[in-house]
Amino acid sequence: MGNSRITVREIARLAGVSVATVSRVSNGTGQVSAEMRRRVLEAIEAHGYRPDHLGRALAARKHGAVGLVFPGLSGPYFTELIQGFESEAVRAQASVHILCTHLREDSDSQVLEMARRVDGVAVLGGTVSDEALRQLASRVPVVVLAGVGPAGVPSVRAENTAAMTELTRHLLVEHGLRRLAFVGSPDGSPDVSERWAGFQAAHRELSLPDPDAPLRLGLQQQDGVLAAERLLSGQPAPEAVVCANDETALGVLVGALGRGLRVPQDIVITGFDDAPISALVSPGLTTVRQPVRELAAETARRILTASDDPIDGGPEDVLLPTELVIRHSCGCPATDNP
Amino acid sequence: MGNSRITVREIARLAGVSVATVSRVSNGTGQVSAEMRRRVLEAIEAHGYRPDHLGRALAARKHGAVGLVFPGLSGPYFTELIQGFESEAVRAQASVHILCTHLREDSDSQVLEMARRVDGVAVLGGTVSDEALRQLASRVPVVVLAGVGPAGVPSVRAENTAAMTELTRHLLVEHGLRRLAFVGSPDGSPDVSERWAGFQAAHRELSLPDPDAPLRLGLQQQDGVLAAERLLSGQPAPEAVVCANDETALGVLVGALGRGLRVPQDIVITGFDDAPISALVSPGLTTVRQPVRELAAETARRILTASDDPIDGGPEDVLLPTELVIRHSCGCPATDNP
DNA sequence: TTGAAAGCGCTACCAT
DNA sequence: ATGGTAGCGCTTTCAA
Repeated sequence: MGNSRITVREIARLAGVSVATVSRVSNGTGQVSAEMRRRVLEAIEAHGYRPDHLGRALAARKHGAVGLVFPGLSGPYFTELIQGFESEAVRAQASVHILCTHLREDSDSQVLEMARRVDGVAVLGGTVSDEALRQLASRVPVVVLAGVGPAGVPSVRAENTAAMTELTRHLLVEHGLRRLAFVGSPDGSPDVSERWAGFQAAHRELSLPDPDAPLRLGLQQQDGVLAAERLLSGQPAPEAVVCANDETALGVLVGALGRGLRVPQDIVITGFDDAPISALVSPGLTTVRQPVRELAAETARRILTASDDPIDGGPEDVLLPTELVIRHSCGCPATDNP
Repeated sequence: MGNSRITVREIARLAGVSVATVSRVSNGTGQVSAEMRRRVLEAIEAHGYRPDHLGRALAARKHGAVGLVFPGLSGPYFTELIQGFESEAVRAQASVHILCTHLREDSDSQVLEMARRVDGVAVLGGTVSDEALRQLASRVPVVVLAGVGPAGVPSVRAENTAAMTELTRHLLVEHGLRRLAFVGSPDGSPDVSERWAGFQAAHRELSLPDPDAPLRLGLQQQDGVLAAERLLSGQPAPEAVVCANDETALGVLVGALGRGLRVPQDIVITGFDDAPISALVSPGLTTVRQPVRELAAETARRILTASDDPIDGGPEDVLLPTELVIRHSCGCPATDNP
């Protein structure tokens, strides 16, 4: 019970006006005399009338909703992403549909299905096929977040490669470290792929031998713990562990500390993202700051405007800057006192 | 471009039948002759027709969507929650709207607004006021997840109190520990409140002096790091740190390890949730297993059925069992070899 | 079995 | 400034 919604027609009848006038009043469109407006408002108040979304959406041929597709992994990264996206959507009065693909096979069709219920979709890089992305883009505005899509599909991402090269160079040059291990699957996500590329580039720049193949694990903290297990048991343990993100770096940190190793004296660890916790742990995590929230917000904005303006404002890509954050886990003396 | 949807009428015209027949075919309802069906299906295939959601929803007076309201914190707990909820929703062909309240003031009105776009809402305990919950429930089916709502609003939650009492008793009796510190804000969420109650109960049962007031911090990993900082600097450091969840326990673990303390020899740490990583760290985290995913799935199921059946199947509360998981961080010898 | 037509709740155009 | 009315795309009686 309780769901006996009152309609425009009811209000119109009650206020002794036409439905058109009620619509005008409740939308603030067109011209309405003070007297009429008062009568209508009165009836609206009296019955707690709120225009039905479905009726409105059908008439406007617009859902008032946007979709967010992500793999469904945990961690501060995804939470920031969701929040950044969501906050921009509520500001635009749009609701947010989410779809966790879990990297499943049938996610392509699920994404396409989602497209029928929203005005635009943001897809995290690496979660659905380029083919699906293309089909999607033929139906609704699409933006690839943290990755690049096929031609014609715009993207919003952060600068990964150069930042990782800079970080790696810091380890190689400033700290004179060799035998760096990279943790993360380059083929798992565009972000990791670029970071791995940056890692390699630093070695190449300095004419050092190619680094070992990456330790292909996921991006979650437990993967970092696993990485520590493998890396720190192997006889020639690496001098530094360069992680694809902060989550795994924290996992490696826990693993190393748990084995009684000292960081950075016995082993150096670095991350990527600059999650809130990374500044708090000791030693503070050396990492790269990425504006995750802003990335997501920008994505939401682009989708929202694209679904409003019919003018296809060219698929212009956005690349947000990142920033190397030196703390203590790389071997530098602690500089910041939080 | 590309959004020139084809309608029932088009298909009907193309197939030389009425819209009613097209509708019957695309929904598999009613009786349609083989010949008609073939003609319709052909037209549908040929033009890739898919019935519009808005039209369908308006006619059915049903959104085909459910809402999930949560504070928007990070961590495996929320991710599991979202995933459990979402997987059950996709199975029912419903989409999921999310709303991160961030524990803001205006979240009540946002939740009410969401109610106008979905067929039912799941609200995480402690995110909106009871008053809002009541209003919400008068519009759509509502279930409180991990908490209890006002009378008339059903809830789905896990057994917290007894489990925490058992865990605390284990520390107090088996390990003979005293001076246990509790980390978490009882007034922050129903879950924490119950866990704190269980913690106190164990002390009372054993006629021990009341424990110190809880260290009121959030539920994220960084809060655990903060907790370690405060707790382990104080002169009489506690013998054990009982955390409201695994996230904070992990934070405390990192903090303790980072200060060169040994766990459990120098300090005992326990959590709650049994996150995936908790079995992996060393020492393995002693905690309480909570079926988070199942909690969310059950919540989704109840909302979905409630929004289908008009029969108000009484607000029956669900309480899922929890289980004490003894590992090594409490001082017990490591038993499981993962 | 099939089709015509009446909505679902709202907006917007076109007269008045 | 106001009201009648024609849709938006679909489902579902009700007749035929």
